Amino acid sequence: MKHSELPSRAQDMFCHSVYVASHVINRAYTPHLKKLGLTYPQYITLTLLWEKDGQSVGALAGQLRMETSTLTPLIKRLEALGHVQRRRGETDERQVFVHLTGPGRALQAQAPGITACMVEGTGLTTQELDSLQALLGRLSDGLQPG
Amino acid sequence: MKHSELPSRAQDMFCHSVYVASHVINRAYTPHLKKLGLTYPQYITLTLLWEKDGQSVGALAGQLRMETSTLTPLIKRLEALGHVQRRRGETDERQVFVHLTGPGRALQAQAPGITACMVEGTGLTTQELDSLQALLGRLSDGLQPG
DNA sequence: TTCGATTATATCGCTTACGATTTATTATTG
DNA sequence: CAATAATAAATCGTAAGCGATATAATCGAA
Repeated sequence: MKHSELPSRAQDMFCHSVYVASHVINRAYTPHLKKLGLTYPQYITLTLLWEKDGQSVGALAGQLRMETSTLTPLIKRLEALGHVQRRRGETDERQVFVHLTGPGRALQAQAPGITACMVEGTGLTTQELDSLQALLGRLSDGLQPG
Repeated sequence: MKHSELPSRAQDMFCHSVYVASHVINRAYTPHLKKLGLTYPQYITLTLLWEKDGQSVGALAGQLRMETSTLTPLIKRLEALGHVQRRRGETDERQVFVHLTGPGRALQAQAPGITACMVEGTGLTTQELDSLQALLGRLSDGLQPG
């Protein structure tokens, strides 16, 4: 990789695009989530639990590539809202497993409508979103192996 | 767009990918930036100033799709570090223009090496990064027109 | 020109987000 | 079996990040 191939303008760096997109996505979600009383990171965390309930804090943090120090207080807020319940592991008491409550599970019904809204708002085709997804996945794996 | 075409798994949503990638990118940058005494958002802001010095707070916030309420304290920290100087506009005293100092300008010399490191770390080709960039740009424009 | 609307930034409260450290538990090694 | 290492969450301090609000300056219209 020669330096001459590097983007010269700041706007041409992929980091800039991801940074900007993350802000835009957060803002686009907010009006929908406000009706549910959720923040965007809280919603993302719930989607993982709808997919697979009873995951440990560490397992959730791993999928989000976040630190447990970030996730612990977020999950406590979800618990205070009545959407999840935290339980110490029985065989390994170091671990804490997060379980959906009835209301937490019920929120899942609202997700498809929100997803449809977001997908449509992007203006991209399903194929384009798929390739975006694939590229970002490889990028994340490349930058943070393991 | 039928619901049947919507991603059913949380991991398949583009939002999830962008969210994760933003964390991964932040962490990949951190060791390089720590040597410069900068955070990733501070670095991103500086890249815009290297590109075009003397921009207003609002202009910078617009490019980053952020609120001035986020940028103002960040810029004040950059000023405290001696990298920029804030000056009230002369014709319009509401505006605050951010100007690089000598040391702030000098940091630009470190950027190409960091960029090369990041680009290489992604494991993606230049063409792939270009198309990623293009897709994210269209996505952001679609979700937040204007 | 003067009063109301708009604009640009700043302030405030709250929620992420990280790294460093701490605490409690489990694994390992001697 | 005891001392040590490794692991999982949690805690702490600091820096983003947003929305709502405040402040100050500019613009517009009567």
